Amino acid sequence: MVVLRLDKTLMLNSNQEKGCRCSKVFIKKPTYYNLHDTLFCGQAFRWIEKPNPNQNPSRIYEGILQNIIIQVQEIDNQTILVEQIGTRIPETKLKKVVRQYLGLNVSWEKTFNTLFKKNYPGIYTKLKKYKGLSVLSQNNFEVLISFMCAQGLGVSIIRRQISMLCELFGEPILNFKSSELLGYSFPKPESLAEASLHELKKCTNNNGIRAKNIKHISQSICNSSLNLDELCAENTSYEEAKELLVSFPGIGEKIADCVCLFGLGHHEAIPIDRHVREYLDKLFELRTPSQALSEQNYRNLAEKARALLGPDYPGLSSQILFHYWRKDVKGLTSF
DNA sequence: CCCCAGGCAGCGC
DNA sequence: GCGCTGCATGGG
Repeated sequence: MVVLRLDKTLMLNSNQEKGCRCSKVFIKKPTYYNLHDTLFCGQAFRWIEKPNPNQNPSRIYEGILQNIIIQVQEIDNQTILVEQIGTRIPETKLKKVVRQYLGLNVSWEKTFNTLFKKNYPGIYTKLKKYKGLSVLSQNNFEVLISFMCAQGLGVSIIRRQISMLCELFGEPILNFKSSELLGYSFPKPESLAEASLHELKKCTNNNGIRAKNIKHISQSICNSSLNLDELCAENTSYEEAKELLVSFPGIGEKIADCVCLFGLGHHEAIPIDRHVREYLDKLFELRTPSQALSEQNYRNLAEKARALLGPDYPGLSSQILFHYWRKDVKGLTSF
């Protein structure tokens, strides 16, 4: 689902500049939703934000997609520039990777349908500022492991776990000319499957149970008892994918829904965490009887939420509400 | 010092 | 089925 549309403009730097920047792609945004929010609200854990020395106060965002390091920068309200650094790849591949990452095109009209607008005109008006936000389509294994690290801890700790996993078990990515170290790829399943629990534990906030679960599910992928590519939206229904995911230790209802939505393209998945549950209660009066969210209560609540948010892109709608609730209502800034 | 931060699983009742 | 608890650490 998306947010940003690739412009036809494709500019290639023919000369190898110092620092080895290669392909450049300009992307036109259909809306004014800003780049920072698009990347971080899209559930990308691995983006780095840094000041752009050449263009104050503009910022540069750096990320690794499919082992390609790219830099993204907001040129103006409607255009962003994607530059590829590191290992040289053809511009057609860069374009494909970026397109894939940014996801499919989703119409705003389908994100919140007419019934929602009619029933909640006040809320809908406040959500309009998020027009253009997308659910990023990220690598499924990366999403799986990242969200297994996202239990009951703050976002800063989640990010640290993921960057440590990359440093200890990922592949170094070098500048193809100078051999300068640019960063680390996300680990392959094989690396995590063979990892020693002692080493893995360092990356999982010293949590041995989490380390064991990550090793176990990585082994399951290596021995083909779990095939994430088979669970994606084109091959398998959301219900089947989720059922298999929750059968693994360390994956409950919420994490499974995150993997389904952000990694496997199942748009009907609505991950219910403490924030989503809170706004479903406070904004829409969807309540759950008990304090703990049992599996049955979770599924009942998710069904009600899907009915509320419409049949097309309830996952995206729930994310937009998630950010509206966190940022605009509660004033949280940790993104 | 206390409480919470984008959960999950195991246990007792 | 429901409630409680451990897991772990950093920051307000």
